[in-house]
Amino acid sequence: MESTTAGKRRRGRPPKGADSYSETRESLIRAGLEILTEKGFSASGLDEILRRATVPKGSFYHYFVSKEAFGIELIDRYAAYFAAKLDRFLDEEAVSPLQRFRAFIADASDGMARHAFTRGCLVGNLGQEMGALPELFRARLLAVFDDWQTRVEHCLLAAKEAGEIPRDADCRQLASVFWIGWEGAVLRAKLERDAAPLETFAEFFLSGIVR
Amino acid sequence: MESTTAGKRRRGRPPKGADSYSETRESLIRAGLEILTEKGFSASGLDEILRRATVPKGSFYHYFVSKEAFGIELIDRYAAYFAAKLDRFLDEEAVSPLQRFRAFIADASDGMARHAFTRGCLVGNLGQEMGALPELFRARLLAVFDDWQTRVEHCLLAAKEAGEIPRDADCRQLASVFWIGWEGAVLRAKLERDAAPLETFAEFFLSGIVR
DNA sequence: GATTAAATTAAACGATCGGTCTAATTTATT
DNA sequence: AATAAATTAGACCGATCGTTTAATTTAATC
Repeated sequence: MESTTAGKRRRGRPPKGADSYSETRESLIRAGLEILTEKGFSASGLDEILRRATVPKGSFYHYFVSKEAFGIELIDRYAAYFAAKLDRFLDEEAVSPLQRFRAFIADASDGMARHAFTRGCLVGNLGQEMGALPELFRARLLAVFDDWQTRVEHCLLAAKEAGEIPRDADCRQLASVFWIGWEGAVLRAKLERDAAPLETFAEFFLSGIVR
Repeated sequence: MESTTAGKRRRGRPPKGADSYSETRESLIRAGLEILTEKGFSASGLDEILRRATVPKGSFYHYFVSKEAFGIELIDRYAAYFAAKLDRFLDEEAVSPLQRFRAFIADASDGMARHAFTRGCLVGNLGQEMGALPELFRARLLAVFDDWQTRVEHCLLAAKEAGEIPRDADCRQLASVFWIGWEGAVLRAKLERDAAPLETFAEFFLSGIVR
């Protein structure tokens, strides 16, 4: 479940047909996501990431100019992965907007359970670490939250159209509150190794918006 | 505002009346709290803490057996400091329970502003880092949340007695939700360097409980 | 087929990490 | 006056940090 395909790595320029470039690179990103969602940026050493990906150290700097650049790419990848997940759930027209939103929450919750609540949200992790991170990270992280927030806002607007939440609800504000609280719930779930905080917050939020 | 009283530290066994013992120790703890609330545990090096406190390395290990033990003590200190603050606000009988709670929120918010939103909550920081922390930390952090939660719960119960919130409100659950979401808001405020997330969450929470 | 360029990896690098240890210094106790 | 206790000073240790350089392999060019 963890270690990536270790396919024997040869030295020197690779033979023609192989696309080992992206393969090695992808291994690094996968391992990086696994480890950084668990321990954040500062506490994650390159050595551990390389060991997990079974990629030699020298290669890392062939594919990334620095640990910082690697981190930025991880943020972008994680953001995109999560944005896709949001779309998958929130745009599913078969069920009502609020049901779609609930389905997303349930899936995110299951995702944490699948890793025994050892992994949190990369964006939340790095946000908390901001005091020790390159300033470049700040804008990226903020942009990610803004993106996710907009997606939730649209779903809530649809819920309003469908009459599932009050007509006077401020969906922008509500979407903002959701992500603020949800990140808190994820942090707490990781600490407790339990889904309860996720459920507790989700229930409060949902019963708060239907009024 | 930052650096601790560097009061000339003399070498050798201290004179009788002086409690310079606790003074040096206290400097280390103060510096540790400043730095760890900003960057967490893993990213905070001993050297930086010592520099901030103007205490030589040799002394550190005279007062603490390890960085881990130091961290545990910081948690306890921070927890006690915050518990005292909670009591100071939530037990103030001059105003209504809900007003006291609002006052606490306002004060906590001011506290973050005072440090330009560079410092977060030590307990939240370490909770997020849990994946990289000695397992001993987990129980302590959970106990702190439990303690803070109980204090808020009592205030909410008082608010119920006073008729400020509905009679059927589950105050235990609400106190739990508050801390889950509040930590999320603190994290976000640190990331945005702005008080808005704190206000956003507080308003949603408060208007959610008065119903 | 020899030469050069491109791609990848192995190994070494200097800095810093948490932690140890010894010496020096000062005062308290005997 | 001699010894013990407390504290600071800071060199030092092995491990690990992120990064750089040199060697190796194949592809492309002549």
